[in-house]
Amino acid sequence: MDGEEFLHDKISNRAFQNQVLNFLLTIPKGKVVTYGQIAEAIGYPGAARAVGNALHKNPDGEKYPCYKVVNSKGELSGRFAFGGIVVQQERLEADGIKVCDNRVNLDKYQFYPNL
DNA sequence: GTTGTGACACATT
DNA sequence: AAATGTGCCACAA
Repeated sequence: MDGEEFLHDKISNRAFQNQVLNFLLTIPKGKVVTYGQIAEAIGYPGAARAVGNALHKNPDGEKYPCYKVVNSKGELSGRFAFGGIVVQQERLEADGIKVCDNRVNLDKYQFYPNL
């Protein structure tokens, strides 16, 4: 094996973002997660901001279910780059998540990775 | 290398 | 209840 991949990684610390994106893929259908939860789940408690940054750098709505990421209030950030909250709502409902006023019922849809 | 910002969360006022 | 301050990590200038 060669360290070529490592060489490229030194430009940016992809580890954190990779973990964030990877975590999104582990979210079961019909579930959502909060920024703080992701941060804690990947081993960076309190790094909710960094999580948001990671997602912003990877606007792959088709690849990563960033629409499943909501804040502590269960509300959508509404600043992501895919077209609009309307699309967000469609995506969530497509997963079986009901959205009301850009908000989801965390009590029903929040995903507990350690549970 | 320092400063400021950001798709946030929590505690205090 | 709402607003403000502080902490967290990573990135851009």
